[in-house]
Amino acid sequence: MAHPARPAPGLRAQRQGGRRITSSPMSGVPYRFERTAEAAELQARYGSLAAGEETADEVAVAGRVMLVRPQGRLAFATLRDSSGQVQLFARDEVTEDFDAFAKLSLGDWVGATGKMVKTRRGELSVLVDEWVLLAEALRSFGDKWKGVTDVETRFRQREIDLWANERSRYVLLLRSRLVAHLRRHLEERGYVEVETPILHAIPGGAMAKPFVTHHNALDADLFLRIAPELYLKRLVVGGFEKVFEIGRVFRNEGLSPRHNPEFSMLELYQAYADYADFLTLVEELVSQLAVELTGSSLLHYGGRPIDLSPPWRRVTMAELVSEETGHTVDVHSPPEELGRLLAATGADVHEDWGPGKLLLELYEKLVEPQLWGPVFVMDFPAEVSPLARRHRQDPELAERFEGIVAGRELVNAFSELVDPEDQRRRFEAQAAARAAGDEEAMVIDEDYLRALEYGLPPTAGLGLGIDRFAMLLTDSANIREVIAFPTLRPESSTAGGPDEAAPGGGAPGGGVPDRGGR
RNA sequence: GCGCCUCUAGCUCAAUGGCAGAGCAACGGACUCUUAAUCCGCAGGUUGGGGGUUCGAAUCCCCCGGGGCGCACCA
Repeated sequence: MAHPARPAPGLRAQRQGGRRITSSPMSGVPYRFERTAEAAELQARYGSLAAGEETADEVAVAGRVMLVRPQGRLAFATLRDSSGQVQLFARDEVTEDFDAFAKLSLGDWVGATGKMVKTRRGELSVLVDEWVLLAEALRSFGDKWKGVTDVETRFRQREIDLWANERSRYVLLLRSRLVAHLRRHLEERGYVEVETPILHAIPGGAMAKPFVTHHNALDADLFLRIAPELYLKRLVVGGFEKVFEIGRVFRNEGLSPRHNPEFSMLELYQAYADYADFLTLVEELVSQLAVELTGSSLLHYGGRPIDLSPPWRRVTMAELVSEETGHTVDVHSPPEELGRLLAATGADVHEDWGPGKLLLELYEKLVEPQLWGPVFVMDFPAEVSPLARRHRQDPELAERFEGIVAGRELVNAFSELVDPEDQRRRFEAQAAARAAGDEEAMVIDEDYLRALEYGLPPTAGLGLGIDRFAMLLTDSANIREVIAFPTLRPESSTAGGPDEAAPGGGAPGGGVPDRGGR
């Protein structure tokens, strides 16, 4: 932390007089506190007491002091714990060390024991007999009315954001519950959770630029994974018929309100299933989770309603593009025509793009920004889906869909490509693109090809962006809201800033659902 | 990477070329039912950093740094 010899800026003056804490801020603080009740529980249990009514029930509560109202030989303090708030009521003739209690500051942590009472003014309170300081807030936090609103401070010092802002606590708690509920649903449906490597010798499973790191003993560069996809399918080859992983992936790309360099995704694979099976799975999971976590499948995102209840609209990419351009086109249309239509939008057209890529570009340029959903966009071109199985009715298409919810791609799923020879050809096409300068094109993964040669049964796979799902459920416009410690540029120690040089920016990450592969 | 906006006390904000201020918290004090308690007092600043213009710069100009949004990148 900070250098002990140099007082950090913002530290409030050392407390004196009646304080238990003098020279060393944390001396005298106990190692544990035996709490017997939480605030919400007390509010529920004693909320019906009449004003002025006193009980003989002793409780022990602990939490952080949010407000203090000293009143001569009385003092009131608002105590908050993770469940809610309850008032502490101190009286000179009842409360030990009353003078020190009356000098508590906002942010101090205390444990207190006493009887449950309701004050004359009707506020449920713990009439404190004994209390103990559990931590002293040497730094004062934000305005007690306005809290902390500065976006940079909120994300760099999440602890004071969470301390000051109810909504931030709500959002991160909902995210936690989202992941827990998702796990429970999947386990109930017979899926097995696994963990696959984050350090990859070859980044695969998606089209994205990776982060590079280095293993000293092996003297080898390794990559932080851009997707767990290939390892998960190798587990299916090994006999795990229904597997999933919820974990962090890392993509070396720009930041935006919708992109954090590290983000969380669910990937799920099921043997003997195809992509159509996942249409209903996605509809059910997403709408059920919305109901469980928000109370309704009808949400509002950015003020605009979205109804997640099944069934969702299903429409092919070719249909959408045809509708939008007024020309009936599909993946078999002459590339010149597709290129003309794309050029008409003002987009760059690369000569080496095939009809599949051109169709995808048209979709992304013209259609996707208008979609609100929920809608399943079906049947992506095989050319842009190197890990997806060709459509059973059209080899130029892949059995792949994306689920668009609130204008964002939330899920990406396909029938998995199981043919090792076709997979090798697709990898080779990717390698060619890579050689031509496409840094995001895939690399040939011989380990994966060998696994396919041992036999991957018909399998469906699915990727879902956890962070974007959390944004949807919490009506958050910025992905950073749903990430406890979003990636920020490290502060320079010489530059001015809100505080001393913080050791670094962020850690955890966010939620782009998918790219390319999944 | 580019463009626009932004950075003033711990926090929330004023001061638009003329003495850097307020509220909150913090610190000291008064007060036996408060609810953002109230009242009295006391402190608190390299105006993100550096340079320039000017008699005079928080304010105008340049460079650098952080952040936000948009674009690009990315799906």
